[in-house]
Amino acid sequence: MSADPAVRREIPDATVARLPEYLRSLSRLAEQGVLSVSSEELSAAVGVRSAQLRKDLSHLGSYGVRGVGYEVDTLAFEISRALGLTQDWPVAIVGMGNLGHALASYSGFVTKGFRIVALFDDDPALRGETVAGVAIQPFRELRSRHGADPIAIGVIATPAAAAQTVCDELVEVGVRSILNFAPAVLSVPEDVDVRRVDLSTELQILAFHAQQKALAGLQPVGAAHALDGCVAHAADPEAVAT
Amino acid sequence: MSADPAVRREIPDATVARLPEYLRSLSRLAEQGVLSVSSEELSAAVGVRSAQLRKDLSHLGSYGVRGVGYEVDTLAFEISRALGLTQDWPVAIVGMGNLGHALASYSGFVTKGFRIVALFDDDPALRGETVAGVAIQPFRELRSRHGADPIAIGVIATPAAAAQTVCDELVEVGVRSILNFAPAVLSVPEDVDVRRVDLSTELQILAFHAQQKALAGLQPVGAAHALDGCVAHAADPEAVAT
DNA sequence: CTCACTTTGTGCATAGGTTCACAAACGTCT
DNA sequence: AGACGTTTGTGAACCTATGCACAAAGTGAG
Repeated sequence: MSADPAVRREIPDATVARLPEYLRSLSRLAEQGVLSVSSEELSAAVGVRSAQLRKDLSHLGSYGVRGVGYEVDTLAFEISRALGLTQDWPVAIVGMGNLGHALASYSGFVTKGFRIVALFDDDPALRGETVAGVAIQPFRELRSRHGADPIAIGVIATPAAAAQTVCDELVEVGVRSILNFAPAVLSVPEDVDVRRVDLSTELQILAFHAQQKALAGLQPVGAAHALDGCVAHAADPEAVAT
Repeated sequence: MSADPAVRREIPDATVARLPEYLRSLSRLAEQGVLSVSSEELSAAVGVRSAQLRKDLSHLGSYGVRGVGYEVDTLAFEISRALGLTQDWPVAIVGMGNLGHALASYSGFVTKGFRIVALFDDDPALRGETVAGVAIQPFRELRSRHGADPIAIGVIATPAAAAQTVCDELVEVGVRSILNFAPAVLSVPEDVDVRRVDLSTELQILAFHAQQKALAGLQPVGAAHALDGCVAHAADPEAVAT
């Protein structure tokens, strides 16, 4: 059954994660009036190897022309289609604190296929407020709102303590794609897709690499002064002796 | 030189990316007064396999006791140390729009090792405003501010158009770790570490998987009604015929 | 002390991802 | 028309990551 050619050919996760970058670069090229691009040029703009780009694109089909390159418009459309951006995705944001406000007014939301249909927050202070043309409602309105215009993607921007409850309710009304900004691991049925974005995790990964650079003094050339001001005190000289 | 045992043993990137999750779960356990935890319990809380957890932890050293498990405090400290959280990381945020405000007041920042030392924005309307106890300054103050209290990590929360310029200036004053929220690929010297967090990319990845689920009707059991309200209209029936 | 039981740490097999290198396919120029 | 230079698409090799399964190392009871 998985060999059935009628089922869309499988695209590796690593490739899917890069497609949005390709699409963004292509959109910029299109704005600049560029009609055609080679894998070498596009990969340089995105910061990957050209072979990787070609292999990634080969998973979508053969949309390049040998000896020439890729037509910008065509490729952008095909990536959009593969990602599912040619259809409309109704999005709801739960939790309208600082982050929720930032997300709701983020322009990246509206650009491609995503449409904010509902904003939820139980804080009475936010009652009646409108962000980006959408009114903030109490979360208990989820069911009625959902019936009117089904939510495809739920964004959780609440404190960690509320995240699981909110998630359960979203799943209950049929939302199967969730983007979670709360620092909590959500448990969901296996047919629900959760992606987590965590600021603190990213910072910690940066800190790790910064420490590695500081421990082994492996700055290439002429970068010694940069290290100076960056990490002044060596961390735990006993580490070597265990 | 890389075989020198004095240099901290190499930890795979995939492992580093999971360490913050382990640390978060351990912190919660510590708050609950739990003293000891097995790889089975901890891995369940984080959502990975127990073998994966054990292998990840083995990269840090042998901090478990066979037949017993891991002491929560000890393990939390060792992970913190491996990640570099036992030292202090001065952070600056550039761009104090909605997102910048959200980041500055995000509690995850202060919890572990990270300390906001400067907020920058050139918008005159923000002049004099204070967020989380730190005053917003014009970006040109970067150099003087940096001299006083060196910045280790720079967070870019500006529009995409300004990101590269801001990045160049940060690198110029010696910042070698950058967290970029702008939808732009930054070019930096190779000794500078950039991590990008992009909302729109995450949404697009979710959209892809949602579309996949809709195309192949592969909901496991009894989940048919959930699909109902989620994605109503089939996408592009011609795709099969190509 | 010995035995039974638990849980870690790790060697090994498998799966997934990246890079190389080159044949196949296209446009162009003569 | 044919030769030439360019660029794609992909097989194969390499590298990284995951999952299994078990020996090693500990605890506790008898």
